[in-house]
Amino acid sequence: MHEILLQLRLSPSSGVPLYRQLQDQLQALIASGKLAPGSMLPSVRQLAAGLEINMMTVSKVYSRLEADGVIERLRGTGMRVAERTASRTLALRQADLIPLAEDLVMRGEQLELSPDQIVQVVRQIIARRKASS
Amino acid sequence: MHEILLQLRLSPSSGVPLYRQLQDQLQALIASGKLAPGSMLPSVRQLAAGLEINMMTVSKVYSRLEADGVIERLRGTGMRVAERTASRTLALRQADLIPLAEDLVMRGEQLELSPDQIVQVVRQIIARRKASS
DNA sequence: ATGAGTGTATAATGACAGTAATACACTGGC
DNA sequence: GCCAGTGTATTACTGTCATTATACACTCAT
Repeated sequence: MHEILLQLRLSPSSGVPLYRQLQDQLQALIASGKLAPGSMLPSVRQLAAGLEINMMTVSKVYSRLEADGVIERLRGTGMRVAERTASRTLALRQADLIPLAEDLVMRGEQLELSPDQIVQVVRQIIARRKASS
Repeated sequence: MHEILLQLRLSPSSGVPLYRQLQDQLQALIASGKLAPGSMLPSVRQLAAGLEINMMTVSKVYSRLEADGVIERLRGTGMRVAERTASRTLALRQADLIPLAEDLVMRGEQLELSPDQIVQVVRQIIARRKASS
């Protein structure tokens, strides 16, 4: 029984796909260091049983995290949190944000908001999240 | 034959739903004044024929635009561009942006970007769009 | 070798979104 | 009244996404 299980909670009725909830939560645990680099993740069967979902859903999450370079596969043995590799450059990480930012700006312009008014909303969200963490 | 038809172009293979493409384009034409308040829109049949899509798809777009207060329905007669009503308050329009901003900020935090680095991406998009318009 | 542990490929199912075909209800000019 | 023009309710089809059940391939300790 992995202690990690206690920190995971899925809401099947939220409309957000299970695999995405799980992926986000695992990624957050890894980013925060609660899952340390080099440590093993629970097996797909353990995690699936604990969360009462299907193995394959867990497996897909692991595959996606591996594609992101967050975890590594050890064939026949399990999945391990990757050593923190040399972080991608700032520009590269910012590039990942562009599609979301485009949506935001486009919608803001439709609402006839000025650039500063759009940015203001973003800063407000950042502040709100910082306050609640 | 409405001249408006010439300004509309749909890309069925883009992955973006037809109704959303059409809605965005019509809203842009209205916001920019190319479709003036009080003027009539093409009928659903005209528009559907011109764009080679189904009537109902056009009708759904009209319904959504009406729900947004952008156009008005004249029963049995057609749809008309609404007079520019007293614009909603700033706070109300900004509230529409919150879900998109939350996505953006959450993703930015996962990428370990600072608040300023997130905002920088947004401003970059705004500048890019201004330059190309 | 074998057994119990890994992760995964494949295929079936269920839900939902987008689009379409058809039939209906309304308006206004003749 | 009728007819040709509006928009729309209903229904059905289709494709895609999320999830699952099952069977397979690998590793390691014994």
